[in-house]
Amino acid sequence: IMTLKSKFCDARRKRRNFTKAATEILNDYFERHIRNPYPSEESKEQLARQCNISVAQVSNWFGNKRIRYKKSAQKEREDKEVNDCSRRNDVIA
Amino acid sequence: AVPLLYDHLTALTLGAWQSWGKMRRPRTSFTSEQLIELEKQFTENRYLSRPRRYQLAQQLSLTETQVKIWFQNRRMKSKRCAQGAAEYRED
DNA sequence: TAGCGTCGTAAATCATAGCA
DNA sequence: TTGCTATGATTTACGACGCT
Repeated sequence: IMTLKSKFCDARRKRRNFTKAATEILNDYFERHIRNPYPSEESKEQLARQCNISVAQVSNWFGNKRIRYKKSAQKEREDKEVNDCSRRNDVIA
Repeated sequence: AVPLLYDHLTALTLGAWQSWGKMRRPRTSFTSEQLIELEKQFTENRYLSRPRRYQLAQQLSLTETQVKIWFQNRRMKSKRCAQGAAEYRED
């Protein structure tokens, strides 16, 4: 892992978290388009300007956000199921 | 509209992907030897002929589709890097 | 119709930032 | 300082659609 060559030309190495303001703008767009969180190229460009990041970074952010949102929603459903089961078991016991 | 977050997880799971015929191949990680050779071939020529694709797949123990897709992805990557560099110069 | 091209993305994984 | 989790970026694998 992390071979010699890639070690020097990998942006993962020097990443910074986005500012709170930028994250807020992105999250706000995501929440407002929660039924279809796929910004058009134009929307990406606008968000990029507002957040002072690149369009590619906006795309990365939405890609990560969609999958992580989905995973957290799935996990929440699972946890709820487990809770329901143990509650039923309590009643039975 | 609702393009519904594409769900492969429901279809996938366990090593059963080959039996159902149309399932997505699990994401595999190519070895550094495979990557080195692919990169070397890419610098020679960004596009593959059928014979070269077959030979490379054999040599690296990958499927021809994996090699084809790798070249497609690699071309996209090189394009992204180029336009990223161009953007940088405009500042 | 077959088949390879780009584009946009899912999902997994990587590398590290940042916090308790 | 250390160990974890959060987060941004990169890597495989496709679906959709283009062109020949």
